[in-house]
Amino acid sequence: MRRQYPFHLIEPKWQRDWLDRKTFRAFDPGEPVPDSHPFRRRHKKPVAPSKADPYAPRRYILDMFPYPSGSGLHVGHPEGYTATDILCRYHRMRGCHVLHPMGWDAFGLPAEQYAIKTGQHPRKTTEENIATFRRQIQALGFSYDWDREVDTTDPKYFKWTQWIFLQLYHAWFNPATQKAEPISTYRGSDPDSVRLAYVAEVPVNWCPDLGTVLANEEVIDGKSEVGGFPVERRPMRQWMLRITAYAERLLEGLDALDWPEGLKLLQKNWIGRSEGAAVKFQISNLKSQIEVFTTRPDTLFGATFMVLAPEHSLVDTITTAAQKSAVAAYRKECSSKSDQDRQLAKEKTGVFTGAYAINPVNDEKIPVWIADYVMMGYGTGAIMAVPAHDDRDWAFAKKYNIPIIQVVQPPTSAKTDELFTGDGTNINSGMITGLATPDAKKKITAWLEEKSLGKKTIQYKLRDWLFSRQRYWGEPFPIAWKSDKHHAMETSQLPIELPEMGDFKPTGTGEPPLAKATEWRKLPDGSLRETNTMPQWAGSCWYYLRYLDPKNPTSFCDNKKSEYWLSPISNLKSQISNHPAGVDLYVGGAEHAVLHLLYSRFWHKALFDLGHVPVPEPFHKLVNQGTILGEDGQKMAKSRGNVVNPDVVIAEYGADAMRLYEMFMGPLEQTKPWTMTGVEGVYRFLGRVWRLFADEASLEAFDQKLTMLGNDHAAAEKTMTEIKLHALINNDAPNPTQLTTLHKTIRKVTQDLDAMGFNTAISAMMVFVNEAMTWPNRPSSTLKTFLLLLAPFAPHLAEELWSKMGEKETLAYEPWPKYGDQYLVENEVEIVLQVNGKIRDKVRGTRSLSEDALKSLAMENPRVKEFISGKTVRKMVVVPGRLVNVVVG
RNA sequence: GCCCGAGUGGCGGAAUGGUAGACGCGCUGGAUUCAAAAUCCAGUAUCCGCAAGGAUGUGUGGGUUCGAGUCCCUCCUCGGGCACCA
Repeated sequence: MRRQYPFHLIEPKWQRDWLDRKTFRAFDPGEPVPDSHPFRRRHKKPVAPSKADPYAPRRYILDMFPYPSGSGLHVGHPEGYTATDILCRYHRMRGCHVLHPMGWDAFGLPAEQYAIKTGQHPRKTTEENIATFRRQIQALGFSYDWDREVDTTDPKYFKWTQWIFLQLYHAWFNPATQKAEPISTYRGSDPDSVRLAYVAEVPVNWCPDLGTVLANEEVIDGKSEVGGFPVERRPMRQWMLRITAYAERLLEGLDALDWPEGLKLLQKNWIGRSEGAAVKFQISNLKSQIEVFTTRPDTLFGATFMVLAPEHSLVDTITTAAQKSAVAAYRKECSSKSDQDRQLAKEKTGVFTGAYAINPVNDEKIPVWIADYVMMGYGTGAIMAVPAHDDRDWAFAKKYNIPIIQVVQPPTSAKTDELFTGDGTNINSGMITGLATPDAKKKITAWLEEKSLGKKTIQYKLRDWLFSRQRYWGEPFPIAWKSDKHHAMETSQLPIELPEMGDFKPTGTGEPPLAKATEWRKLPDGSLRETNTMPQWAGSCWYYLRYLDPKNPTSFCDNKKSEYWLSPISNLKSQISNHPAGVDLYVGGAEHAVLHLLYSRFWHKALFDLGHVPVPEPFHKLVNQGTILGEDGQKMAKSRGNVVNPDVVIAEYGADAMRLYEMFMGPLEQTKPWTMTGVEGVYRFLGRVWRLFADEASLEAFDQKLTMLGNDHAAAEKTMTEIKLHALINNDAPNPTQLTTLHKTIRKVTQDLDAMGFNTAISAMMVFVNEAMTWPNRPSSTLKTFLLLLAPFAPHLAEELWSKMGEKETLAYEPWPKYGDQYLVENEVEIVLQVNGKIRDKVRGTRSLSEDALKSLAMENPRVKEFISGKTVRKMVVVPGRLVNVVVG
């Protein structure tokens, strides 16, 4: 196919130009801006504006940085990147000071596994992958400030990841102030028990195939998120981060964020707050007590048995001699079952311990069972079972013939012996009989508190974050051990770099590979380094902060800079209003809803409490781009052979066409399938833009010359200057039709950009070009204004034509066009005539026609007359300038 | 099972409660060409009709309204998340 236009010459030329001139460099407050830089020409300021500067509000627009995998970019990456790039270019033209950085999330399992497989060092493959990703991303012409590039595996970067870990290690969450404070403010006897980073022996998700433990968030259906290997529970001593301390604040903070509601809900459910009561049950004939958590204290009178998780520490104490062997056998059976098996088992199982507990509200003796439908990890690992009002307890009681006592009457029916789990009215419930469920809850909880038998309690599903991994390719902990006690390294000793190792394979025993680096482990004072490494999420928890000050050797981020880029701003009038959080817009995949986005918020809040960042939330507005499917409508996968390689698309149609198609496919947030014919469609549009400006004859001559020049790229690029402007382009003032078309387009594109409606903005530009092609002349001012609209979407072509139109400077900082209402008022409008809501005719009329005029217009219309003849006119509805509806009956 | 989101031509998708199907793809016909590619022009929801025109039409069934793709209720299908969380 003949090239629609020489994008292969235009695109590299402008990419080179932008990089060489650092066109998209984001200047920090107080930093001198070179005279020659277009930012300075636009803003006429000697230095970048300060926070108060009303003329250049700042905008921080961020992409989720990629994990540079070996297979390179796929077309899903540029979707979000294109959207943010368009907005960045738009906001620069609107006079904003834009920060738009890119970097690499390069630690992690895939790199290490690949390295083990091929026998190369992960650093080498990581470097190669980054080079590929950088090349591919730059080939799309994104306006990143490459001076701010970060790489999580760079010691200069992870020095500060380790430093933040130390901030957490040296801090505790003070329940009185509800914030993190230096550990020095802690008055208790054991500071190690309250640190935000702590060591604990806990049942963890151990994945034998990966040779490491995983966080809850990394386990999906009992399998590892990476690789899909089975995961089992086993107790291990691990580093944990006390994210649960922030459960309430992580939940509350969501309200002020401009995130998709669905995603907020995902986080809410993951945090899983539930209100209820903790209730203590005395064990009959023993000193022990069982504490349970229940959301239904109002059903206490219906508790007919109790259940402990098989792993509960009280099991040994309370089991009677007669039940010992049965209990032991059951516990053994449970421990051999994986989490997945436990979930798949539909039938409930359990064993009686022989012990009885006393129900505190009525002193009834109820049996204590153990059963694996009670989880050790939630609440207290013990429940009071109310079979009449809980479906799990119901199933269990039915199976083991345990009595069922109704204590809540359903609001609708009379008393039944059916399971009922909703709200109703209490019966058979002592002092709360007759109360509605919410009142009953309040009263019984108050009663329990008064008697010191229980108290109001809030439980969360969220668990502390298991933070250590038994892998090589991650950040080492800045921690050392001596006599089984851990201590922190000094900040001055950071970064703790990875040792060079020939063999960094997992040991398979749960001992980390770094344990094999015996020399590296040893410290002069006789202590040994921690050999676990941090999970992949560590580096991505704070990278958006490092972008603000990527080269600072003495601080993770200078306060003045974070103050400037993250503080609330008063924006351009039509834009986002004041907001409490940092990054103005964050675009990425929804798969990070409970991983990166939750972890990041947690770290940020801790840093905020400790005074290291100026705002309480990291990401104010978040948008998830939808998945791009293959041409077959299936998820892109190598195994399906439906993966689209951006390199191929760019080679055939160019970066501008690729960008445009990614946006034209449909709404950003939607899942949608790729089609190459669709790419060709937008490519043809760009060709039409080109021919709107370029003279056909000179294009033919140029094409012939290109063929002669063969592979001489430099000569070909030069030859482009021989392409002449189209003969219809002149300096005449645009006529009213042309002005109306132009200003309609300005309005539509501007409004769509503000609403992130990229597909419809492109469609509006197509409409413009289709019309402009039919004009008798092409006023240069009109055409140039159109180029400014096109520039954020197809920046290479726009720059090339801009300079062809005689402009000497980049259009990246040209003021965004304004539309004038005076060009948009159309006097002649089409009036729709309806009878009983059905369209019967359309007539032209002036916009200003009065209601009465419109009414008579309708009544005199022959088509309308036809449909109302012989009927009574009951009513007439008039929408001025739009329609008349005659209601007859 | 529970919680979200979505159902519009052959396809991707447009539509402040007021002309359903913008724009693009595909398809059909035409111009250009020795021919093709590319380009340009016209048409393209369905059914009836030579036409003018009519009827139907936004997953299903109901409702509100002068008027519903849009608002309310019911059900169905698909996509995503959670899943013994007491």
